[in-house]
Amino acid sequence: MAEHRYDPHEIEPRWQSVWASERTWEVSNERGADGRGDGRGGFARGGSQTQSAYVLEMLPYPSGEPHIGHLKTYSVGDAIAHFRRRLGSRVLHPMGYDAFGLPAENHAIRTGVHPRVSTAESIASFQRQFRSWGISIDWSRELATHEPSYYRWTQWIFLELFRAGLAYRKEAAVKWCPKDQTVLANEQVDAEGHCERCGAVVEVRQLEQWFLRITDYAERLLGDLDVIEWPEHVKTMQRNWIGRSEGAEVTFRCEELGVDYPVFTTRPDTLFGATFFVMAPEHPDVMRLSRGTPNEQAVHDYVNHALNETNEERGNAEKPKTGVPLGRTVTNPVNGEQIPMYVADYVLMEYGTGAIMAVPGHDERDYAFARAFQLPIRRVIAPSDSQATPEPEADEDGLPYGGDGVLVNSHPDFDGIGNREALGAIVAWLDREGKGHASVNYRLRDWLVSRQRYWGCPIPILYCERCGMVPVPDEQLPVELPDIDDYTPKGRSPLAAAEEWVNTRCPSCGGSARRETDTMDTFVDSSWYFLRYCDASNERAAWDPAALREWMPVDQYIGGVEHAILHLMYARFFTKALADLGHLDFQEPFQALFTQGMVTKDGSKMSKSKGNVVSPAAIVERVGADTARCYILFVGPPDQDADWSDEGVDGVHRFLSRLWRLAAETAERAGAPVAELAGPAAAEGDDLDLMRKTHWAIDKVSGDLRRFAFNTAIAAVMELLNDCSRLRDSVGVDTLRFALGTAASLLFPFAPHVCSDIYELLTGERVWEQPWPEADEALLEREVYELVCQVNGKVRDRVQASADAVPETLKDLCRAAPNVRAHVDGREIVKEIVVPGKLVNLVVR
RNA sequence: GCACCAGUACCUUAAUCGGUGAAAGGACCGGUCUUAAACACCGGUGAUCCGGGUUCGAGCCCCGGCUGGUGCACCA
Repeated sequence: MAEHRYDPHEIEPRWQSVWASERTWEVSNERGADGRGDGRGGFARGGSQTQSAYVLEMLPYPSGEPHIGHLKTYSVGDAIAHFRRRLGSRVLHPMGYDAFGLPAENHAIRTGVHPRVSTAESIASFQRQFRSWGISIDWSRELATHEPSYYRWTQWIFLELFRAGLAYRKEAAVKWCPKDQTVLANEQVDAEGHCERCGAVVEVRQLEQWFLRITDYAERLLGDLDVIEWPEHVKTMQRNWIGRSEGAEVTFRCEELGVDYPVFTTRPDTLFGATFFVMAPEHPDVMRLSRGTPNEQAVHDYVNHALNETNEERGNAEKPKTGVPLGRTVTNPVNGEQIPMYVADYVLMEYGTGAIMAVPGHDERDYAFARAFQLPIRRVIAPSDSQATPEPEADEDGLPYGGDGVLVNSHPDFDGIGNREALGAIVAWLDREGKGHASVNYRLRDWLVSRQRYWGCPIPILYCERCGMVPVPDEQLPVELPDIDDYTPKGRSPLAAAEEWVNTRCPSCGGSARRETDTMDTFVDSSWYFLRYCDASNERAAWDPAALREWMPVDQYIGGVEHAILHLMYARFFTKALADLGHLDFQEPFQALFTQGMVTKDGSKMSKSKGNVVSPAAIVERVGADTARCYILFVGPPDQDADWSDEGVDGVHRFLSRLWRLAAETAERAGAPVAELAGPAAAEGDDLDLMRKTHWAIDKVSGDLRRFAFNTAIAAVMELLNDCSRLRDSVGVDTLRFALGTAASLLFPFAPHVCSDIYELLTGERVWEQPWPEADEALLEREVYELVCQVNGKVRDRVQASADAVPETLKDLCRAAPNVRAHVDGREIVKEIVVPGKLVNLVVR
């Protein structure tokens, strides 16, 4: 027999060139009339494809080379795409690049190489590697966000939002990264106040910037989380980020200045316990209120100090409370009390109205402040049951008390009423008196999208001396990004130096005008790319609505959990806004989401500084793409983190090697390939066992693929191969051919090259054109099985039982088993438990 | 501090409705093949975090604890 050696470096390029030259994975937007769907697409002899599926992995940012995380994402996505194709769907599985962004620009500053050049190199390297991995991509729809043909439509969407009032300029206290020299969105600053990209501590600056009105969509972004199939922890993160709270807006009046100050509170039931009033240092009225009072200088100093604090210093709840009295009072609307006003940094300008009513008896923070400044602390809610647990820092009176109870020390109309009930009554009263109303508040803020950087999509707005702010007319789009010489950030956009580009004519009056020089946050580019794939080469519109009807929404989206808030929230917002503008007829872009875990090495995140980076290119070079892909899916559940191990890779490589070799030998033994893949009609003995194992594997892999349990699916094929090896000489060649062909068919979504090869060797056919195999129910059930005989829950014997035996028969079989009799003899059977197909348990005394 | 998730062999994972003597791969050890080794094949060692409870029967359900991970955390 000839020597058979598994050689992925011969097999893989051979199949890749078949898929490339036949354009196997391309799909058109119209379902073909020839009964094969598209006429070309990857599937299914004879079957008409009535379903469409859109499988999408998150848009990669092309920087240098793909890393191991990309390999995992696309291994998962490709497995899903292949599975759905072979279940009978036309599958859209496209690829593109998130090509604008800071790393390319920073690289340009260091080296002088234009970002367009370094980006093109990175994209070429990504394309090369994705092809070498054998990912089934429809390359005809490839896009990159930095190409004018793409960002022309990013600009169009921006203008649509602008015309609808959803894009606007305002001056606000914004986050500024001193290292990257640009403003950032709230979402791009972590909990400790660091820049998400470079890690520098961000500052707060008062600047005029472009915002998108995502807050208008807070309620819908929250509510529609209930209708999408996303991992619960991602939904929880979005819910937390949106941060909805119900309560009331209550107006406190400063009589001395005749100004009303509304505050937001979730606890209007504690209004009678408000003993002071606090404003954020950034509140615009703080200086005005203190002017002319003895505290003016102290307030001034305090505010200056507070504004210079970092988020990290200021956000620390453990820190002692600080503040300064403003020297004014406001009136508590429910009881007319004059209560003192303070400025304190524990109140945030960004949330609510930037001012709060302080109820030290029932709020820990207000309590801490009141103790520090010797302010009155009043109990207005008494626990209704005596076992109520006091707060950790509670004093001898049990204050602050955050639980429920009945109102006390409030008002004769409310005292004695349960606080939840009183809450509604007090809000109703405020409403009647015109002093407040029920209100809902969100933590979510509007999305700051302008950036003072070069390598991004220009904002298509002009500033005309006569007409003011003017959108660039659609027919003049795209506003192309000009070439410049100096990318160095100087606190304003590098584009401002491109005088020829900046100075232009106003489209409405013809007078001189200047272009907006800020560029867009790159998250804008990636908030709509999934729409463009549906109609990627359309030059007249961003998309044809018919194309979206065919594919959107994305059936299965795949990516890292690090985008749980940023990208996934922005894309949902764009979808809803574009739907409101009549451009889409669906509300959610990603019907189902799968978030894959990180790949670590030696237990920690791969990074250049740690020197523990595993390069996908090196792995593919060593063992081939099929092994790399199978290993990364086999190493553990794909939604969990997985630690890379070179020994584990070798194990998987041996598995593929054994599979291919045994298949090649079997093909040789079987003679010419036979298209029909079926085992013997009436098998018995070892043949029957292997037939059973094969159908068990079909059932197991199909179920596992449906629930993304790729690791166990691969393990099931390993088990099947083990049985094939064990029984190779004792079963007929047909049986072996069927088992191995089926193994290749089942493993194809994970290891497409070697499985295509094996399937062709055995059948002469193309595995991707075959429908997914179906398990024969009759072979999943056994007509005879081993019945476990227990006495008092302990296994004492086993006997052969027939599958259709009734419980009475099973009991008799068990009682008759020799070793059972030894344990039962002379004792009384008090209970008999029968689990048909499994066991009988005799309980004796 | 709060919430969620997880703890199974030396490692990474499996065990579908609570049902056999807990499965796969790697690692390790031995055997066959080989001049020898690698590969391959055959065989082997070895585990349910701790303490209670429910049950005829618990890795799985309940209570408490321990350890690790993730998210949130001065948001009124």
